[in-house]
Amino acid sequence: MSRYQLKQQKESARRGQLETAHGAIQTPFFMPIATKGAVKSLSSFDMKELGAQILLSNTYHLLLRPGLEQMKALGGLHTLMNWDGPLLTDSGGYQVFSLSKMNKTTEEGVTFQSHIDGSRIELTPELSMAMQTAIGADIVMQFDDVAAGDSPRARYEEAMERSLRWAKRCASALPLAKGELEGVATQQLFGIIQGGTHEDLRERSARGLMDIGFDGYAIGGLSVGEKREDSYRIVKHICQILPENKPRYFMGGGMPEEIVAYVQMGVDMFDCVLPTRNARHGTLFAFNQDPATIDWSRYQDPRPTELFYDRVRVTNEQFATDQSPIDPTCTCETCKTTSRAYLRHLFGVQELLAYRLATIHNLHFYLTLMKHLREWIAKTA
RNA sequence: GUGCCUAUGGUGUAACGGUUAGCACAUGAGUUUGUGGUACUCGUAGCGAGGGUUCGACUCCCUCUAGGCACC
Repeated sequence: MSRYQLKQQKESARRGQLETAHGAIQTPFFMPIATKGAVKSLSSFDMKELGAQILLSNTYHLLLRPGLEQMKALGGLHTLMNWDGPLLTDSGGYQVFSLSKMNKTTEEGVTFQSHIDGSRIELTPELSMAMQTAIGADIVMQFDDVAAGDSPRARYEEAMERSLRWAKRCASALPLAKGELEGVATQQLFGIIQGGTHEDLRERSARGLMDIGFDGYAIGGLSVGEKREDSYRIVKHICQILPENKPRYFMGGGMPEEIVAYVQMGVDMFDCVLPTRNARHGTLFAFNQDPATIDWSRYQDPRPTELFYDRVRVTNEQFATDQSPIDPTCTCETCKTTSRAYLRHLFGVQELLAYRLATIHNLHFYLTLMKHLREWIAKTA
């Protein structure tokens, strides 16, 4: 029985619905990132207002603070952050790889030094499952081993094989972890496909995970410095292998045009720090045409000749006295209330409001993009 | 009024009788892809003015100007 229901299909693009314990999500969708239990500068109320269907949070960060026992005592992240919608948690595999310089990977797991207090913690597939269960995430990710973007093939192969073995351990650990807590029996577990830019490794990874059987399949280890052509080739290849009745999740990406391309390859789920991080750095996304009438099929190549949006670097001097909003056609709170000049000023004097307004706009842009993609698939299927 | 001290990018400072005068902040442009709000890259911008010593002066000397301190 699958919780994913495929509704419409337009060539490889899919329009569907994913059931979770906290409601159904329309696919394809984008997950704003609430790493430490909050989308930076925004509240759960804000996220509802923005129409976010689901948020992503993070095992690694929450394990450091507030910690496993504290999270159990708090009754999980939904309660803690007062978010009643679906939650997905990343397993910590990627964070150990990208944040912790001092770490040691063995077959058992990864020993790393906390970037908070320097203490040593061993993160294993079992601990990751226990933590994600304590968090109460609706979708939990397997603990994986991620190879750096410029690794030799042998390293990709090692990371892929180890991720496969860890996937198996996660699958058997999750029911045990669930057993300790009431009300989390509906958690779904996703496997993560590794293998760098090598199609044969990716295929072995995907088939190995499918043999174990997961509620969904994620593509990991991309957007880590490889060429966009390679990412597209790999995603296209993987999507042809994966079962139709399970959701596909591209982890960590990407730029708007990448998401448009991946959706047309058959990907259903995305998360990325770009809208929120760029917002904090003053880079705002703005459609340069009516998104309701865009023919998205024009954006399938790694290098489209033109884009459907502009990047407004609002801190630039040219906007010092610009009274227009970031995007005159945008309906978000920021564009309805804030001029480019004011936003630039707020960044200049480092008012916290700048982060909030910019983040609201960029998330609105990404969520609006996804909405139009869903409508486009449904309309033209 | 007299004596002393100090003048280096927008701001605060460093160095040296000899190659493109260093640094920080500010400013300008860019980079951010399973989140480091505080990171990184690159750029703009300076020896107060005039004269002298010297092969060569931001550096030594004189005058002026400005600021500071002390004294009458």
